[in-house]
Amino acid sequence: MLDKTDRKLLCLLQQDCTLSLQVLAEAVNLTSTPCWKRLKRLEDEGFIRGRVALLDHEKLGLSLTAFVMIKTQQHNSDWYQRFVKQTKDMPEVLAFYRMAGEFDYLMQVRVADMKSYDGFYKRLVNAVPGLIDVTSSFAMEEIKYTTILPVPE
Amino acid sequence: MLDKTDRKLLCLLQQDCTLSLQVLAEAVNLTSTPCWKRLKRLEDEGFIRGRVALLDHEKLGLSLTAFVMIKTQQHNSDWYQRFVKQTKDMPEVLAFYRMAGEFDYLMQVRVADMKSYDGFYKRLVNAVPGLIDVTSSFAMEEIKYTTILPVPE
DNA sequence: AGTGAAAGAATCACTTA
DNA sequence: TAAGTGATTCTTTCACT
Repeated sequence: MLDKTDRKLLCLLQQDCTLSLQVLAEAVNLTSTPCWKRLKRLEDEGFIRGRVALLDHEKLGLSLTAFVMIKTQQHNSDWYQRFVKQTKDMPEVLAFYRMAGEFDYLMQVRVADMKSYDGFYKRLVNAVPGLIDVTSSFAMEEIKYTTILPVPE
Repeated sequence: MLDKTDRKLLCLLQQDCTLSLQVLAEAVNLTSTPCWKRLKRLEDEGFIRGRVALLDHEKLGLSLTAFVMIKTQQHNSDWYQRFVKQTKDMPEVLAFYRMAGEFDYLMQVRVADMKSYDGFYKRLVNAVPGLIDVTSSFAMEEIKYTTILPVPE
């Protein structure tokens, strides 16, 4: 499905998608047209979901990362749909997973400070009734954060 | 520091950084040169950390997301440096935070399946002695995952 | 997979308000 | 201090080999 050249291209683009076709082509020993055709294919087939700018959260004043662990007793579909809709629409929520095991949901949230977090928390529990246990854990330090996925052999 | 036009540009680029200067310029009612100067400034000042391609994890066969919660008794600087170095170098680790509260570290990991996770887990605990409690939680469903930060007023 | 041409975009010195 | 014009250069894209 993906040969060595495709994987190399994906690796490079994950790090920097402003690289020009010529530079990419050289890196995989091709000329620009066949390289371009590969990129187009990788995009058309959905390997590349998009190209985005990553912003600096400190510069934006978003210094607080929180993880929210949620337990609920509501397990019917209507409640779930509503829960998903409400939380997806909150821009502070960067990641949100339904989990196996001890707690039902895990959410990663980014806000400016504790005051903003408190505001977010109140909006969350008000918007979604039926959350029986909401535990917040706060990050002291970001050691790693990357969008680079390991491209398998 | 950031005016309305800057914020609009950042919002747009977070969603799609392939938008051409002309399109961006039109969206903020400028011509391309002043728009370009703004983008350059936003980049030089560090608001834009980079432009990257986002890949599809399912397409790459990376279907399993795990969160690893770690407690340790080691709190000296040498041990910490080593721990950080080892884990930063593991490409399966997408995010990694030092936490306040009940557990000391939280790690987000992406792998193909349980077998790969088991391999990762063994490498982790072997590479880093002194982890006294390592709890893995697995995601059943990704409800939201975005790199888009809320750009404050 | 490569060549070469045409179209499109980014970059910058210079001008204007 | 911020925006615009226009020329130059670099990039992308595509029909054809």
